[in-house]
Amino acid sequence: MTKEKILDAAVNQFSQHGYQGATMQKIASEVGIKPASIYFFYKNKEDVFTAAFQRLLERHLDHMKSVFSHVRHKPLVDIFRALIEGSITYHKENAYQTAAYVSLITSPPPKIRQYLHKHMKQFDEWLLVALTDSIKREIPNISTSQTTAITMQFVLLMDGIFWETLLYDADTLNQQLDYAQEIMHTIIGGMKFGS
Amino acid sequence: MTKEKILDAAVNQFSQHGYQGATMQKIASEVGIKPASIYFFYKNKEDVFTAAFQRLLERHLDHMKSVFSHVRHKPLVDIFRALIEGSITYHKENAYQTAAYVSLITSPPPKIRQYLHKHMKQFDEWLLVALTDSIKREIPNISTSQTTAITMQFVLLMDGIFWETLLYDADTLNQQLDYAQEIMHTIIGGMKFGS
Amino acid sequence: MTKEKILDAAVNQFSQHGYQGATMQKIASEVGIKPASIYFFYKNKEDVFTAAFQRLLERHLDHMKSVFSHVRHKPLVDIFRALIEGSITYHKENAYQTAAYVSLITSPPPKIRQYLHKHMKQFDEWLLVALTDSIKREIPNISTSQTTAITMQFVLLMDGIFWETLLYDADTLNQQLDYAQEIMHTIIGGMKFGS
Amino acid sequence: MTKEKILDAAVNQFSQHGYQGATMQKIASEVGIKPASIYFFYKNKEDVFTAAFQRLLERHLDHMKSVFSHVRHKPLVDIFRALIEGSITYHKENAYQTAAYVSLITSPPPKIRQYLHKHMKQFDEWLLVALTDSIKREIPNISTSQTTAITMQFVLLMDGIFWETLLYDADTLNQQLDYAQEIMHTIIGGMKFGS
DNA sequence: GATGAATGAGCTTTCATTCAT
DNA sequence: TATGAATGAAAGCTCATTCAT
Repeated sequence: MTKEKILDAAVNQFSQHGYQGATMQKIASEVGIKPASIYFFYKNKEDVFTAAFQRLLERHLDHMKSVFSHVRHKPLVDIFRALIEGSITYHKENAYQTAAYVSLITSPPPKIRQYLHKHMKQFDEWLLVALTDSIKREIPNISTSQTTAITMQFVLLMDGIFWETLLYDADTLNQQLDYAQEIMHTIIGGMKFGS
Repeated sequence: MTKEKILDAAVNQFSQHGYQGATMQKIASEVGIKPASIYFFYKNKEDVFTAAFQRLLERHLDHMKSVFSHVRHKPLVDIFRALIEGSITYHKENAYQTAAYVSLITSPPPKIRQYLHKHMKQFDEWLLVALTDSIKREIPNISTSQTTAITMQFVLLMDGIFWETLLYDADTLNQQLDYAQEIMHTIIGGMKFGS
Repeated sequence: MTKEKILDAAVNQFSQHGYQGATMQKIASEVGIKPASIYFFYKNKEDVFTAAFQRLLERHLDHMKSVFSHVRHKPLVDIFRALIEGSITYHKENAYQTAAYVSLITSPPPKIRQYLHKHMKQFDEWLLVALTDSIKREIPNISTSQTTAITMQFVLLMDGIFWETLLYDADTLNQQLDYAQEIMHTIIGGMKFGS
Repeated sequence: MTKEKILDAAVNQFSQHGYQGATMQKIASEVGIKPASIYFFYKNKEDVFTAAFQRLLERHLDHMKSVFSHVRHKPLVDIFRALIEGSITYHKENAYQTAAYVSLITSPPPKIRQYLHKHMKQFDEWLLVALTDSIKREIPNISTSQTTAITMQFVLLMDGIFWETLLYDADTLNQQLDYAQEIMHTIIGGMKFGS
């Protein structure tokens, strides 16, 4: 559908050239239409990007939820690995979306900023709830603060890995992934057998 | 000096609006000159940004080297904390430069990409050499691969913290910093006493 | 049609101010549109002029072919006179085009140079073929080299007259035309009865 | 001397890019100075070119006078050949000046136009006087109108050759030169032995 | 003599947008 | 749905020129 294709192209262009660099012309030509036609579907440029980013963030959240639902019954360490790998895979497979996402974080187009922060809070909250369940299942006597600690340390590692997705080649990245896995192992081990 | 002020303004503008959004007009007016005058000092827009980014990356590296030189004789854990905190401080104090740096990573202006990767490798190498010394002093019998492991796990945490600098408020960030500190503690402890 | 009018204006402007002096602004305002509109029809300035000059050269060639076709059955001397006069008339009636043509010869815009030389060769070849027929009809036993000689001497005179079109007033020019006619007369006479 | 070098550079630049395309910047850098320095010697751009063209035309006239003075006592045919060849040589050796000269004819910068026409008249008059002497010496009984005829036919051929200097390669041009020589031969022969 | 620094004017070009079709 | 044609605004850049040094 043309309306959707426009959003795809918008994300592509934004990820490669930023908001100002993503021109209606290039978006249109990527879709195979003329710039004037975009205005049949969207009021103006900002409108296109607002729609594009909402879809972008929703898709990422959906993907992570789906990954989680497939591994929720496995041991904690597997869940962590699955989530990190799921995230990496997603970002690798949707490199443009990810680049767009990062650009979005650092210099979001005016009206989109608010929507963005709302989304981030939403994601962290979902992750906390989701992981709390799994953690408590595996370490029954754990305190709430410790659950939060594990979750946030995991988030810290995920953020590290995420950022490195942008910096390193595949080999280095895999190495870092192993290190992350190792760290999570140590953390959980520490929690299980005494403070 | 006008020539330097132009670079400051360029970084400011780039960080807020990206490469395409950072116009010569805005840069000039931030410096208090006319756009045409910029061309007396730099050949074109790309030239301005290449110069600006080189300075940006060099300054960051210098800062980290300086931080390290002040703590090199302290215990490892203190070194790690100092480096992470030094990095955060730097990024907080130079918020514009950092935002610019991130934009740079995700959608670098054409000719700057190469310079960027060269710099990143340089930074990692410096860190490895610098830390190896400190690690071996504290854990004399450590193997090279273990030294690398510690360094890279540290890098992973620094990257996580760095990314979160952009996402979280001060409180959450301090919390994450403590978590990172804790993790490094555990890692070093593990290396010292056992496998 | 706007697209054609742009070419007319381009030639006008070029002839009066050269390539650099012929601004998109002036061209547009001659057509009665805004500069930006030109870019709907042509990719850039060079494109406009390439198109303009191709049309210019084709029209001149067409005109000369048409002149020739009207006199091909007349005696040689009449053909020569018709061609020279046709050329002069054309240049007088299309003074701007001609001025443009001359500027083109001496300092052609970069990419147009090649097209120009191709055209000139084409013109000389057509003339040789066209005249060979007429010459052989009138001087049956003439050799090929002599045919070429006559043609090229005629070309020499045409070039002289052409250049003088730019230098002299009408009276002087008519006088020169007569001299040219006289010379051709002598040449043909020489070929017919002798060597 | 810098002041002279500026004129050289001005002619070079003008010949290659026209008046508008010949920038003070390029002229300066050809001389090895900065644009601002030109203004020490000349009031403005127009002033530079007025001076440059006056020198250009004077030099050409001087050169032709010098060529003539070396052959004035030889047979007419030799004089003609010397003049044409002298002209060609001059134009070949001073290709830039010649290109500039042609540009000048077709689209002269505003204030220079008048000076130009004055010069051309001067040249024709000199040639007529100079040749009249030589012609009368060789064909004593010749009438004034015939002298003029020969001169002007010669001018016609010179103009043709001149224009072809710009169009053809060396080989073709030499061929044309021979043809011109042949024609002059015929003309003089005709004059000598009866109308 | 020469230049560093600056600028107003104007250039080519791009871009978001409009509107009749 | 889609586009051809057009445009105001603004972009990057060049240029002739000035002036203090």
